[in-house]
Amino acid sequence: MSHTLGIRQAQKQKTRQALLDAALGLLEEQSLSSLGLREVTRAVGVAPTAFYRHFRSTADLGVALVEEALGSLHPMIRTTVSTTGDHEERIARTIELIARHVDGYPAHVRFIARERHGGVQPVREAIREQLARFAQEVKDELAKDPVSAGWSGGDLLMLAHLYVDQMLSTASLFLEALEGPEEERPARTGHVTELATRQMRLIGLGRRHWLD
Amino acid sequence: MSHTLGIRQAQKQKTRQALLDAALGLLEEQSLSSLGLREVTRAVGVAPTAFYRHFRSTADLGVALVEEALGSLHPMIRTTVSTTGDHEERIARTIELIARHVDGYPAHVRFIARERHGGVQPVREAIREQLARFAQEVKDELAKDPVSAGWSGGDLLMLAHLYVDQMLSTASLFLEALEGPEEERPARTGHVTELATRQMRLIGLGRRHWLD
DNA sequence: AATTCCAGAGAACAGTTGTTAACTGCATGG
DNA sequence: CCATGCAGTTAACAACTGTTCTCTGGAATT
Repeated sequence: MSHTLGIRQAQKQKTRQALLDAALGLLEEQSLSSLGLREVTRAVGVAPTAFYRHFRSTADLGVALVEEALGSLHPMIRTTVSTTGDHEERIARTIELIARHVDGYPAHVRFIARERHGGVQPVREAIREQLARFAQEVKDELAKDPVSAGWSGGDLLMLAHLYVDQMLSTASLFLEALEGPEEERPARTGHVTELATRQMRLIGLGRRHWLD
Repeated sequence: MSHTLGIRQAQKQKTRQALLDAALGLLEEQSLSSLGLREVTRAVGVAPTAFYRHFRSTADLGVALVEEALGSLHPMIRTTVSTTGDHEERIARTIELIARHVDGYPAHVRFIARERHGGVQPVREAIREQLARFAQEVKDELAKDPVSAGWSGGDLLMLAHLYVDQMLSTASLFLEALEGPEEERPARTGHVTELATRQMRLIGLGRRHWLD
């Protein structure tokens, strides 16, 4: 099935990716609703009208960015939640994984955090949909855990949403820790790790005593 | 000390408030980083240059909006957390209070949720500072509760931050419930209430078993 | 009553924006 | 090899932006 793209289509996808990358860079210091189409094409080095060959509008580009930032994250979520071991180990491994992801894709994380409640409705909706999928997947994994025996579906989904929100909140804190002077960065990162660990621990406790 | 403002100062404050109100309205469907100064003055019906008599820039106006939206909320927070009664009653009363606030000041809530991670740095910082104050106040109230006996200061602050984040998340969900067709609004609101209640219940459980 | 002060108006500026139309050159399929 | 398709270009448009300077009318001060 895999068909090597003609040089025509390849060049097109290359430009498209360049537009996405440039936009993501420009969005470090502004929101999507103020991102101009000309601004993006200027950063890529292409004519303004070329933009329309790839996206209907900047909102459309935003939706594509949501796909890029969250679409490829699903397998990671599943393996994270279903990892084995002691409660404490699982928490540590989850937070470590979040930290690594923020470190590897800071612009993606910033984009999601910023546009989740941002001013562009279609983008908000796309993010909401992806996060709902995450919550569903987390729920499915939680259901397999013996701790969840006797839980109702609604309760499982409620806990899954709590975890997803907590992951996003933690990611955002790690992102803030990356900004500012470099020498104090490990200290700030460590502080976030500790805070997130304790919050996860507390939620885990609530989980284990839910059916009392 | 209270000195009745002269006609001069009174008129100025009136215009200033009109600018803030107009901005808040315009921000329902965009982010602060795309809000234009002329756009705001046009909505109020004054000359563009009049803007500079009140604010240095739209970012400056944003900081003033943070003050307006969160500054007057501190007494409410204190009384909410320190309310007496059964655990379950306290949760219900807290969520009811959040729902009422979102209903009364939806534009304020939207603004805070949107700009907390938004594209304007001074505004982000102002919100972060106010939320940190909230967390500090929540911590002080939690410390008075007998349940908190034996808790370290760091653990109390960690729980306070968790509560503040949870309140904001719940407020944002209530806000989403307000949008869309009116007839299904009570159903959506009820669903949010139920979700938030169970999440608070779980956090409360974790809290009571923290020192096991 | 005369003077100062200042919120807001008005006009003009250089630069930006999104969108349209008609084009060019090159990879593609017949 | 030739005709078609289409990614990207060029030029032009009306509308918009933030900011400066100069001016004005009326409240505040003396």
